[in-house]
Amino acid sequence: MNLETYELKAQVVKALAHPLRLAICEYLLETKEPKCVNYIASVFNKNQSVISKHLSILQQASIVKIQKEGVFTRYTLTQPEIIDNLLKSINEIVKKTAENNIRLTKHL
Amino acid sequence: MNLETYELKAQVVKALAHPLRLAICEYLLETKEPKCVNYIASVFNKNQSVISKHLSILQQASIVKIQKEGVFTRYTLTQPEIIDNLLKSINEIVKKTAENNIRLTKHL
DNA sequence: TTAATATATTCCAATATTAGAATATCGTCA
DNA sequence: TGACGATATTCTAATATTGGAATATATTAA
Repeated sequence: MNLETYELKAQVVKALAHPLRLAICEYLLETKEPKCVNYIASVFNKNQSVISKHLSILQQASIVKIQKEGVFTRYTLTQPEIIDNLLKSINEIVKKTAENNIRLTKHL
Repeated sequence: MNLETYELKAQVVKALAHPLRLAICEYLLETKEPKCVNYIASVFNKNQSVISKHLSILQQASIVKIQKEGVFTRYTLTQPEIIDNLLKSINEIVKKTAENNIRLTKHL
């Protein structure tokens, strides 16, 4: 597989490589309902422009899509099932790593 | 879920958020055999220190683990099945996005 | 011990990412 | 039209990431 393909993949991964963006994705996965910027900003108690920019990064990576309704721009996951799987894989890695660390430190 | 948990998850995602590191992971997944630094460097035609550093980043995220044999440090995936799933999810997102772009541009 | 080889680390300059404030844009309604 | 609210964008300073050269460390063999 050529490097350009990995560039594409890395763009997607980079879009997810931020705690807040992961949290937003998980939130959108749970609620299923499209949410507007200010609402998400209030949920995470963050600056509006910060959330807007993070959502824009997720959108550029095709992880979320928008639907405009009047003044509102509502965001949802583009491929909820795939993102669900992806987030689960990440959880598993973190979990197994933590379990392994506990196992290793038991002998101290 | 609290922000600290997302920090942990983001660390794992960040470790994968680089084309070369994705390529290395996919390579290690395919070969299954532990590979040493210089060999991987030759496969990707990259500087030894660059590969060593990328592997170190993957190791810190518990994505790869090492086994030392004499002068060699051989790297393998810690959780091949999980990484396989994760890489597949990423592929799916890229694929579906590309398909969608083709579909959209057909009407031009 | 010395040489040779594999790997890790340090150093540096270039580039990318980030948050938050300020500002701009866009849609709605009086 | 003009004001208002929602969102996007710009600007800036701080911080993080990156590649490559140079250097350090560690293991093996002569």
